[in-house]
Amino acid sequence: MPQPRKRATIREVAKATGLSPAAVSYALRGMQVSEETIERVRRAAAELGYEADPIARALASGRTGMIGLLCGSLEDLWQQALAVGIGRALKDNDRYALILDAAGDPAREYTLARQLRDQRVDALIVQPVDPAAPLWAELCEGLPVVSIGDALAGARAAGEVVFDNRAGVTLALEHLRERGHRRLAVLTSTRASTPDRPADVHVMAEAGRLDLDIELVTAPHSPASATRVAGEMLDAGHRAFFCFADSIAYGVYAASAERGLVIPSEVSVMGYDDHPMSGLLTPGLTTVDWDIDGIVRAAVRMVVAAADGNPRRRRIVQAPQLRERGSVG
Amino acid sequence: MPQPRKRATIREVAKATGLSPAAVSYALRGMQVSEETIERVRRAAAELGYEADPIARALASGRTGMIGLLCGSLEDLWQQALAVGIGRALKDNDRYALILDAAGDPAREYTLARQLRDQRVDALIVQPVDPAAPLWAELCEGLPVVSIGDALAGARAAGEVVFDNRAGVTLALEHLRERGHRRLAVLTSTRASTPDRPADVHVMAEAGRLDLDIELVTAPHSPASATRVAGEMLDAGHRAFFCFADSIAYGVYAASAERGLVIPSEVSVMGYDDHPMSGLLTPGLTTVDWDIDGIVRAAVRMVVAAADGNPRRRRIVQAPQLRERGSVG
DNA sequence: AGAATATAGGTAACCGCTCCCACCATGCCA
DNA sequence: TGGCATGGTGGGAGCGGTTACCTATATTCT
Repeated sequence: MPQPRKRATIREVAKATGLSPAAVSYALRGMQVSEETIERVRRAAAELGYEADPIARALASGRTGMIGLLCGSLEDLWQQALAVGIGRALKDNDRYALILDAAGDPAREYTLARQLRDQRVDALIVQPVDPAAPLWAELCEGLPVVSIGDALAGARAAGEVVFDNRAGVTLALEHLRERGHRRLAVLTSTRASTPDRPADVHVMAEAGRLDLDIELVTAPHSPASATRVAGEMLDAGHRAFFCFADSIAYGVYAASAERGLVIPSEVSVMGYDDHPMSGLLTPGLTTVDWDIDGIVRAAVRMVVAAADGNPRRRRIVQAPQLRERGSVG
Repeated sequence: MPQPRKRATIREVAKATGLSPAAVSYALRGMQVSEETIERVRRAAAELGYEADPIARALASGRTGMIGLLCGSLEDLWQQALAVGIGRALKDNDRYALILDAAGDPAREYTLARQLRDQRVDALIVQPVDPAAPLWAELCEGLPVVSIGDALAGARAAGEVVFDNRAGVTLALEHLRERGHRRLAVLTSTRASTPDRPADVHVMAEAGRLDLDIELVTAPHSPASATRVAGEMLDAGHRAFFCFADSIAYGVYAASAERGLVIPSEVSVMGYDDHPMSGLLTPGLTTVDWDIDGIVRAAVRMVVAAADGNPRRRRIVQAPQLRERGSVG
């Protein structure tokens, strides 16, 4: 390892100013020292091109200023949009996010979450793959964790933005029922099929209440696979779809087009999550909207507060809203 | 800061095994010690729940095992797909990526790139906002950097996957010309409009060669803004579009739909980059495909090799391919 | 058998910064 | 004029590892 251009250390700045390393450290962070000293240190630091080493700082202080973002499955376009939004919002708070992708795998989620903690992130935003994992209780013990989507079971989270999935499912199914659809294909995402995730349960319950005849199928987020699954359902005679992610609904659009079936006159599609793209399709995708901007704002506010040491410990229940655009006939 | 459950340190493992910390350190990494000792250390570590602290390790060794991924503008769906793909591919290599988003801002790119270096990532993949920034030369000095998209000017990169934008532009414009379009609206992305990015230059040159009448406009990646810009161009009478990112082309779809204009009979749209979504639209978006999987594989292979200390220093020129799907009438 | 060479493990100096604590001038009050 | 807060400063011990260098023992060779 040939050290590039050896970087200046705090000791060199100390020597240059005739102060102790400690004094320099304080001065750079504006504590306990006179204005005059601060100015002197600043000048010397600039001169030497000194910049504090974040790794050394993290080791000594246990803090890094970074916020971790652990996504359940970045393949989902909605989660991508969420990640981008959170990144930008944190930027506006002069923080920055380390984004990691669990790829829908609980084992990887376990590894990455601990890795993030060991990296000394000040706080963590997580969209859990498995909200019931014992991992979360352990993690919350020493690190503020804000969850999005589902509440973390048995853990003292620093904040939660939970979706009222029961209400969301009701909204979607009632809408389909009103439009006269009784026989439905329900495409749940792999993410949604986590053990204990109650979405499927809600679907079953609502289906019973509304006297619906549903067929539940698991579909991956990736467009190609979703298209394949959707095609199979179309071929099996299904003409009304409730998809547990907009990315999956896009697959229904593609599969329908392949077969020359027209939405919404011949096929009805209902999405879930409202991705920015969904309004651009023709016809626009009717979906359940969770107000992604609101979620981003709430989560970021909570995580920043927690990282600063004054956690709110609030739970925000996000109410769903039907975004009718014309894909349900 | 109430330390949660104080973690075991290497010294405790040393005490438990009767060895020196150094021996334990070696043993855990399988160097210079007997099999028997390694086994003994493993056992003791497991017993104590010891796990090496990555921060301390990074400070002492200068290595972390992580790979940084700095995206130019994560708002672009194509770059999102790229990020996801790279994340997964790295996972398959037992590495993991720290994803950061420069949000199209050269200043932020500067900050984040240095931050990543200071975090001691073993190597960096970057999709530069400003490939001509002096930053890169400085960074490449001590860190293997693999660039995607454009070559880094004046820097010794550890690998490059460059797009033959000249060929891509030619392909797109010739296709439009063949189909009889002479008057074109060209929507370049904010990313593409970086000073010195040659894409615009190619467009001008080709337009001259093909005797095209073009109007060049900058459009942001976000669907809403792209839709607005596209609408303005439609209202100005434009009916043929070349968009420098598929995400922008989606905006043309939306704006056309709003105005009751049908693609491809009344409006022609040509994309650039081929996002997975583009095949799902109706009609499918005709675009220039760069083989995203191939790019991911190449970049990851190079960056992993470089991180392991045997850089390839190769430049791969990605050839474009016309993906005709029916959006050009 | 004795010298030469491996091999296993110990010693201690870092890596660069933070923070507890002791220190030393002041200025103020009695 | 001496005792005492007060607040800016410096000393130095960590934080939890890694690694160059060195020693003692085991192995090999002549």
